[in-house]
Amino acid sequence: HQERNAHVIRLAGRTSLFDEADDVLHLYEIMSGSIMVFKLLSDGRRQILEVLRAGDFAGLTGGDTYGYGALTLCPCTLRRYDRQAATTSPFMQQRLSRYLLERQDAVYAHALLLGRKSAAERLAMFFAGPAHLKDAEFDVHLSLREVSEYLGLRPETVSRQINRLCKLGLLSRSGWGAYRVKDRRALSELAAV
Amino acid sequence: HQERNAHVIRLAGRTSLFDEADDVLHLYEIMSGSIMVFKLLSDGRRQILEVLRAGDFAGLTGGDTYGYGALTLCPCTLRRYDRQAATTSPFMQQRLSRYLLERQDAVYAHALLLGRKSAAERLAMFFAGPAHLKDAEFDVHLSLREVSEYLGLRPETVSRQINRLCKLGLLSRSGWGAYRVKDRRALSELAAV
DNA sequence: CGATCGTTTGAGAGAATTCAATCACTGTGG
DNA sequence: CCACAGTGATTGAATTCTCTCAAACGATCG
Repeated sequence: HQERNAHVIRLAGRTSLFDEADDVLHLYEIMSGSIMVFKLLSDGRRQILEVLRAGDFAGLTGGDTYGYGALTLCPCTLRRYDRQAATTSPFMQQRLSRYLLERQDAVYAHALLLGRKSAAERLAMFFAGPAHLKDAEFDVHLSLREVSEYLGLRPETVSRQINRLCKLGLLSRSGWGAYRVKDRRALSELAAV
Repeated sequence: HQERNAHVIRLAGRTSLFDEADDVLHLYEIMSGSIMVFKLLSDGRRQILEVLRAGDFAGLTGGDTYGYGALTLCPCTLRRYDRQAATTSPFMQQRLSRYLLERQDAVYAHALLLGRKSAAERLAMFFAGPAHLKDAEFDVHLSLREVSEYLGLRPETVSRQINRLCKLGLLSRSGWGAYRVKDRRALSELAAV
């Protein structure tokens, strides 16, 4: 409400905001919905780096191209800033600075997961994790394949591990990309702090 | 030269700057030397998140505790700022903001490596990588174990892979933690862009 | 209804780990 | 100066976890 160069836009689910090679024109602030950020290898492998939600920013980078892609996971309301204006305004700089600091923790935690945790621990962490703070039921809007790309595993492995957690009574499914956490405490223990 | 709350300090190699649980008191700017930043699991597993060099900052975080540890890899000259002062000064805020944006690219690239690359690709990337820009000879100041903790592998695997690269004539050793890149182009190809 | 895409399940292969033993290096004390 | 731990690196063998391959199953959509 204080930036004149901000346009509010609405996007459907599964809409690309930008690709890795795109020139950096805009900065997006998520008002509602969720967005995933990812990197691709030339042979098709994809790593999902973060899942962003209301309050997060997408499109931040130091370079001239984004260096990563971004895709909406569900219908989103975004505030779109002009890159130039957003990064020069002192007010925005302060916000972005604070935001980047908070994000760093999450990114580091994820690097720890990718580098040091077993498949079982990764899934437990994913479902116990802080990303989905609302307890019990929550909707990740991610296909099983995408969960696997987020956790650095193969879809088959994720399928088996989710099945295992369900059989253990720690988790149940409630629709596409939606799950119900039945025992967060047990999941946290499996996650290996 | 413009911050009165900055003290220049010198540290020997292998000196801890802070631990994960420490309260955030200071912010460090590296003038010379290199520092590694890492996270620990309760069972002893360690993931090295970044290796920082001259011009980088250590100790940035959004929380009240650092959330990660930091250790010098060789004798270092640092500028130590008071946390409060550093993060409220507009000048520093601008610097930190820019710095965090640049760092993000590196962190994302590393997450891609940890999530999607094979051991051979990780090693090739490590030695071809942008972190060690000086061509040919360079000193990482990392033990083999630490390299493995950086790349999300076991030391035995790293040992075997380095051996393989040496036999292929792409790399040779030149002292503790020091290597000579003999064919960066070939390494880059192996790294799987 | 058939086609397509994603998930599930099984069996097998493979890459990296684990375990174990050896080797090399460093610093210490006799 | 040499013997001797103590640490980290290397090498080999065996294991295991995850991946790969393949088929079946289930949804969704023309």
